[in-house]
Amino acid sequence: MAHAKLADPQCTISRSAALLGERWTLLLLRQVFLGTRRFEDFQSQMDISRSVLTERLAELVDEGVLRRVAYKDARTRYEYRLTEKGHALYPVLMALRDWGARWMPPEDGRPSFDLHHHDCGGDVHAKVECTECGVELTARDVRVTAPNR
Amino acid sequence: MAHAKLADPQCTISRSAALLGERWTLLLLRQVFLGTRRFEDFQSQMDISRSVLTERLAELVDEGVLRRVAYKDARTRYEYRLTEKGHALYPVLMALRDWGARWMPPEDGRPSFDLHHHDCGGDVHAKVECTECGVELTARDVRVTAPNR
DNA sequence: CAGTATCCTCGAGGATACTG
DNA sequence: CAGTATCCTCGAGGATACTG
Repeated sequence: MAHAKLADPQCTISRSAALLGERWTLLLLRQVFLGTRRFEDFQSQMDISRSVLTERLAELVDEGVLRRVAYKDARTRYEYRLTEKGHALYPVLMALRDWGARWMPPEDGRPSFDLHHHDCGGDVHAKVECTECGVELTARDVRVTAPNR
Repeated sequence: MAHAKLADPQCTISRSAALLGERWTLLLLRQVFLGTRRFEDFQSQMDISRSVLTERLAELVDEGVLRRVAYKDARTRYEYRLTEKGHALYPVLMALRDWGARWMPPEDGRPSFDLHHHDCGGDVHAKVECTECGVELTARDVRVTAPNR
């Protein structure tokens, strides 16, 4: 394996980053969350080469982020859907989106799509929170310590 | 520029992913949030080559995520600190950490460090929330629409 | 200590054509 | 439609040595 060092087996962020810090993987996941499921759709929407797309999809299936689901066409084919593990990546994508919207605004100032809470129409926002007292946290509010053994 | 297509100028996630979906960038940011500031410390802690480290640091400074701050040694040197834009990446890193801790547990089951709210000692958690009604959201609770023009 | 310069390798990713 | 097979390029990244 190349880049083995990237995946420091001790660090959670490190191992997640080894999977998600791949050129196409984050974009592929964006498409999945937007509803894309089929090979040809990924290929045309993302303008990714067929071989790399095949590889990335297989990798995400291997990791348990996507699963292949059969559907009927002329012959039986498969589409790719999020597993529970995959769905759990939603906060990562949303945090990325929030940050990009605020700090890397598009040239023409328009977002490519809007997101709203289905029930009340409110805006969607990713944040870090204290599970105890419920306040929103920044890096400065958090203490890093050696793990409890 | 290689991989120009990656940075679909329309999509916020796309442009953020082009920066953060780089092999070493997420790990570099992890180190920064853990308090690393100096070249040699990054180099030894991450086991990254000097040239790539130089490049990545310059890139993050260019993008306004890090800034160089002079400090006194034998001669004047610089260390790298988060800008406001850089600090704003905290939710991304924390979302990644939460996900990894739950879905990519380390081999030996131990995290490499713990995080606690400085004030109350509570746990730290990244989540997606509705700014209107305040409930926690999953992908299923969110509607995607064409942007308002 | 914090880089820069040089050189090299290898593998990620693209293009294209083919297959069931 | 959803891939697989083949071939090729180029650039990301490592190793090493040097510099102020």
